[in-house]
Amino acid sequence: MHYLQSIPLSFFKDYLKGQINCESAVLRSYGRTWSVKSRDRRFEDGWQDFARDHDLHVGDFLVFRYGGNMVFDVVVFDTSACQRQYPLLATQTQQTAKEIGKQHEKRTSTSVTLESPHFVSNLTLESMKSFRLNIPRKFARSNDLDRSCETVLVDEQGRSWMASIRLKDSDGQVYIGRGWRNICIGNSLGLKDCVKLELIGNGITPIFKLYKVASNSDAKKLPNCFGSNAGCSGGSTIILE
DNA sequence: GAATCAGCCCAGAGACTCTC
DNA sequence: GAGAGTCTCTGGGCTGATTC
Repeated sequence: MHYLQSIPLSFFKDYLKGQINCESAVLRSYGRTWSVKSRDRRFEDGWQDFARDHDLHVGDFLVFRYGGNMVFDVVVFDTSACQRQYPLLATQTQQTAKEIGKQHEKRTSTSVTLESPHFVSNLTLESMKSFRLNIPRKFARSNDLDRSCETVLVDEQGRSWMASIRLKDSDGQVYIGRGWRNICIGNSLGLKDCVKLELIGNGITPIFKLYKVASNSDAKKLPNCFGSNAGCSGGSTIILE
């Protein structure tokens, strides 16, 4: 494995302007911290420790959330786009054994018996014209998505897309706004195409897996709905604010 | 009747282009 | 390079149709 991790230029320009000369950064994960050296928009010395401790492999998907002062909260997803759990790391923190047990129980039940929440939506003329995708309100409420926030969508090719979830104060409608345009273009989505969005991560930044489940004539047979299902794929690196 | 959703419309911010 | 004008994108208010 090549023990370097580069920081996207756009993020570097937008968020780290005043800290170009900082040579150290802190990565936080599961209550533990790793000190890494940063040079030329890359994490270098120390990154290998982080990668080793998290057993990172090619195709793994990392979300970096910038907390200021060169501190990044990191969440790791595997090649199936499911969030990785690190019980051993957790035990090294101040988490109680009880909390860990609950976490393990949740992880086990999620991967084996429970299915990920999802909804299916037909792309209407309006959604194509204004490039937004409505999220069913019941789905939004039941998954704590009835709020304005940033989100990440991972498509079937494993590409990741930033988008924003907006809550209309006027009527409570929730939709995916900014960023949906690029997703439509990048995935060749068109009028009457049908997509399934599976919620695979529901933290401060929700993460969806995007499936194109039908197109054109087939789409009419599929009403907008939501429920649960399993299965996903993909992997890349994202850096968030 | 209330809740939900799709559609229409408008305003503001930022990006882009053109001219000087 | 700076400034002005135009265009594009995005967010949000409002309304009507549909569903529960």
